[in-house]
Amino acid sequence: MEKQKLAIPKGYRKTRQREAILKVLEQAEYPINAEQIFMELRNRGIDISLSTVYRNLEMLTKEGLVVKSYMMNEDKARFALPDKKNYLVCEKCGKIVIIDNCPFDKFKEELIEVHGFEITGHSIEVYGVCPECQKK
Amino acid sequence: MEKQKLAIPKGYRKTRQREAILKVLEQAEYPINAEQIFMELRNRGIDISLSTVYRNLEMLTKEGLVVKSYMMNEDKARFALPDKKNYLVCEKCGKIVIIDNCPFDKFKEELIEVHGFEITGHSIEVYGVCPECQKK
DNA sequence: GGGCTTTTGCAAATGATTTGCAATATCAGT
DNA sequence: ACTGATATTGCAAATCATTTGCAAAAGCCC
Ligand SMILES: [Mn+2]
Ligand SMILES: [Mn+2]
Ligand SMILES: [Zn+2]
Ligand SMILES: [Zn+2]
Repeated sequence: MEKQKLAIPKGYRKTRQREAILKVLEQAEYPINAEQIFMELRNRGIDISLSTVYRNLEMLTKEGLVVKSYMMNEDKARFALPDKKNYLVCEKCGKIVIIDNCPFDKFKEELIEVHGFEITGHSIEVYGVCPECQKK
Repeated sequence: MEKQKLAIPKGYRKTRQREAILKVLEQAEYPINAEQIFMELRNRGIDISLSTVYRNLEMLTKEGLVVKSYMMNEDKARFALPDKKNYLVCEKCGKIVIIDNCPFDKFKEELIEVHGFEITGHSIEVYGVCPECQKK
């Protein structure tokens, strides 16, 4: 099956700003924060305000198109498309690497069985030292 | 081996406030935020200021005695002893259940092999609906 | 107990995120 | 294409969790 094109949810209007935010998130390699999205849009010549970025991120998150997360020692939220929500972070240089084949699915069954929860989502953050930083 | 008693790290002074914060965290069943710790201390008759709570949480986190985390749709940090850092959250009622046998360890090896990271820590948050809320 | 350093409390500052409001844009229905 | 109803935006101001400066109080080694 094809990687399906990201569409603005039913009931919401298609605006220049909204589409541009989604495009930035599609092209991002890992979760980024509101300010970064804002600046990237400015670089691309998109006229937008920071509050519009925040308002759209809130709605996209609520609709499940985007996943919000927090990184250790940062007090800003980051946002990413769902396929980039699990990652490794280097404690030394801050490098972020996406975990592609999410290990979590294999444990879903076990968690359901043990706790009786119906599971709707998860997020995994792993800290460590990247190969480059290990050499130093 | 015994569950070792939580001690204030070498080089730091033993204060009434610091010990009380640690005790609250020891007795907590899941991660709680600074304000909750503050109010619990007040309830227990401990005279303390909110900034002292924050300052101690920062130092305890830096020293690794405490783990900081963020929950979805909350903009406050939560703190817990390391054994309570992975949890399930009910999207309906907010109930939090600790994941005792952390599934992550089984994937550590695979992550190390695939990404070359030296892994120092992780945090897992799982969202879902608890058994009680499913009945409704 | 004395002296030296850390810790605390309080009030003020910070900084990310949210919100009120008036202006603008989108879109469904004509 | 035009219009009205409604959603969205920009800007400035408000929020609120967290941090910080500073002077007073406490802990610790001798
Ligand atoms: Mn996963
Ligand atoms: Mn904040
Ligand atoms: Zn690195
Ligand atoms: Zn529930």
